[in-house]
Amino acid sequence: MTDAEGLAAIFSCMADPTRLSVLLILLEGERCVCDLSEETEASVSSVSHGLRLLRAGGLVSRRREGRHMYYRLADHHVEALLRTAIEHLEHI
Amino acid sequence: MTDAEGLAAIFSCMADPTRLSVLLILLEGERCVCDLSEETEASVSSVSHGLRLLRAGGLVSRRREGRHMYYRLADHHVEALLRTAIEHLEHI
DNA sequence: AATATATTTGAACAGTTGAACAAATGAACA
DNA sequence: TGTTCATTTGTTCAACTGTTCAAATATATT
Repeated sequence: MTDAEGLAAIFSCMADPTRLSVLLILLEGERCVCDLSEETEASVSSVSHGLRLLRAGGLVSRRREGRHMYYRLADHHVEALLRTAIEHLEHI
Repeated sequence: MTDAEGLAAIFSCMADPTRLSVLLILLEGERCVCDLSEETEASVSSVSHGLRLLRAGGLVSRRREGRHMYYRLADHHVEALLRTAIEHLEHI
């Protein structure tokens, strides 16, 4: 996999409004799937499918707490990238 | 268009290896289509189609010089975003 | 004007992705 | 154990995307 392929794969994860909404919400802190479903107004199934992709891309991680699965941004690199993206993209 | 939709649309432009390669090359300076085609090893047509999307997304601009069309990153926000993305995504 | 080069455009096709639904799994609790 | 709730997984189908080829456009050169 070339650099461009790797980077493009990550951008693909962020190229969907539902998945990106999830990431933006996670900037505020961790959330369980049903919270994310409510806040994004997307079905639980759709959110879960999206989270799977995000997890495969290394963008989020999760922990179980009872019946709930709490997701959060994988690390500060993801957070920093999102914040930078927001800041700059507002001006594009 | 919501924030997430707008940001996702921009990420979509960067979510393709060919288009992202073009953007990464343009970090070094402006290029004509045939240069980009050679450097990315993609067909001229494919590169041109990609550039059209990038231009529609406000990520690149261009100028004509004779028969050649020179493309460059639209502004420093695009450049800064790409550099930040590279830096952080390398660690994801 | 005729030709060559650079780029753009449109159509078609193959491969990929997203949405919706149903079924399966994992955990809590009566 | 059986039930319920939260989440995940698999499947199907429609919609989207990237690539290629052929044709069109734009500019330069002779």
